[in-house]
Amino acid sequence: MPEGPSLYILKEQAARFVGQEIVHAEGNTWAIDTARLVGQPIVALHTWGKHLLIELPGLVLRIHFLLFGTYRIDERRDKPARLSLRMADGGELNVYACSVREIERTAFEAYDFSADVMSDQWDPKKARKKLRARPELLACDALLDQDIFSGVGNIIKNEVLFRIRVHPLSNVGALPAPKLRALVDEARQYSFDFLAWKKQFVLKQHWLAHAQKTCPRCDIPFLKANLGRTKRRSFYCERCQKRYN
DNA sequence: TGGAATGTTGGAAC
DNA sequence: CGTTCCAACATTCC
Repeated sequence: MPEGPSLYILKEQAARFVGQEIVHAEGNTWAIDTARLVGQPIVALHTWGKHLLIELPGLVLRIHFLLFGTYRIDERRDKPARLSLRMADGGELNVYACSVREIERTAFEAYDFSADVMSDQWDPKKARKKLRARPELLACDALLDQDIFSGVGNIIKNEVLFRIRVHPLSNVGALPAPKLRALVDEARQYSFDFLAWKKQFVLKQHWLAHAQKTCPRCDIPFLKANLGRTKRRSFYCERCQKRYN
């Protein structure tokens, strides 16, 4: 369930729990004493990229779904929950196969939401500045850098590069200014398209590049390779996506 | 059915 | 001591 827009949906779906008291907590998490959560109200829910932050009066929980994590609201899977919270209205937030940690208050306060592509505080100017400061960075690695594009994952990476017609092995520093701007703007734009499509359960059918075999623009086969420092799957068209170095 | 995948981390290695 | 690399982990789908 990873990329940022999916967390955004989770936050929306769980919004009614804000202000409610946790009446029961359990789960196979080793990092949290679940008994400590009982009796605390949820002060707020936040997302920062792929992090879900549950703010309680006494502590902040950070949930990361990694590659395989899932969640259910008001229902349960036939699997042990990593953490299960029952709320005052009888509702439940259940999370599975994810990382659950308590974070320091100072760490919570240090979250920079201007780096989150889904946030109202998203700051494209800052993102461009971070990119200009690292000219050697490859475009495919840049998009996956959570300090620059918090919430962007491998699907969004592939779709953004295809949309702006930039080769994944391009150096960020070699991109003409309008391309750099397009990279930043499309990271956010595609994330919101992703959000809308995901809500309609039609995300996959809108993929133009990710996991695709053929370029829909020029009809030649896509190349598929694990590129960059991150070595993640890239799907790209050598004809349509220009390489800048 | 084995392998790969929407991701990160901790520690080894240099 | 800083940087880089990769194994490990967790689960589902084809």
